[in-house]
Amino acid sequence: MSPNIETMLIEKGIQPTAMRMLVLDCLLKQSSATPMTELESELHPADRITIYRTLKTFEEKGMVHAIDDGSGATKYAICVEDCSTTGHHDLHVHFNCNICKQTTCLPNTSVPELKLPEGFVPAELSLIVKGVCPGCSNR
Amino acid sequence: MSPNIETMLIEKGIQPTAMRMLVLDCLLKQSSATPMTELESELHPADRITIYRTLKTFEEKGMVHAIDDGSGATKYAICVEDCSTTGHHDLHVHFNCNICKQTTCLPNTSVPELKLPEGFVPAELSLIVKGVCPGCSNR
DNA sequence: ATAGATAATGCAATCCTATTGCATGCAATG
DNA sequence: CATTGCATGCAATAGGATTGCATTATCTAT
Repeated sequence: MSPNIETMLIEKGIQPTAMRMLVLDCLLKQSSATPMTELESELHPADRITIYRTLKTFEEKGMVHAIDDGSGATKYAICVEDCSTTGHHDLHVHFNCNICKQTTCLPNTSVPELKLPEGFVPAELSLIVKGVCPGCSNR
Repeated sequence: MSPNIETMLIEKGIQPTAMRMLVLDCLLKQSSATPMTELESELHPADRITIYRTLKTFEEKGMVHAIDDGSGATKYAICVEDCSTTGHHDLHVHFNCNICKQTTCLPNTSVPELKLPEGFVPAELSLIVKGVCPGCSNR
């Protein structure tokens, strides 16, 4: 396990317990947004509820963001650097592959300006694109 | 009940049963996207499962679109006119009010062009904005 | 270092939405 | 009028999300 896992937690104001370090470590190893079930099996036999609450805590502290890609299960991904600086979280696009069902964060694809009708005050934004990811289109 | 409800169903290739006309009528009266629970109580004592399956049918036939706004319950709204013509459905923005929790379709707010990274092939797109709606910001 | 306070963990149980199986009823068709 | 197919209604289940409560670990101040 990377030695700076503990530091990462402390920097976000999260008490670095063994459990939380395990969860964070697991999340860091993922190449795409990860559902509870995945974490459950990877961290087995850790308690499901504890993982659930750990993710809640991570989310509140800005360590991860939750993505609802319509699959029915919430997925979690580590927040990229600019989350902490801007205070806005999750402003990037998420891509959900129709074939492999993986959800990938696209931090470099910024969300364009939107002109909402009079009276609508935007606060957060969620943009999910469904289609075929590079891995699946090459096969 | 509007007399053209039956026509609307037929035009979409949906057999116009009494139940389906009731559900469609109810949907037409809504000012924002409607969750199952809402339809359930409005159409009481109609069977929950039947409403559920009716909505599934409506969705398949392009009569309504389903919106997952992260509230945990899928919401349904009548497809606007351009759904049928372009073949694309649900290409408009949805606005979810943090105060009244209502989800409104914004058909006039088009989704801007996106430049995805190499290899990502987009098919569908879902854009949900959270914030405060006109009704709630005026109070 | 120790005691008390505070927070994290683990287990059980529950809520709620989504979904399927199966039997019955209705309707169009020949 | 019989047949066939779809719609409906009821029951049951699956699965994710969430809370209560008792136990354990961790932190803080002395």
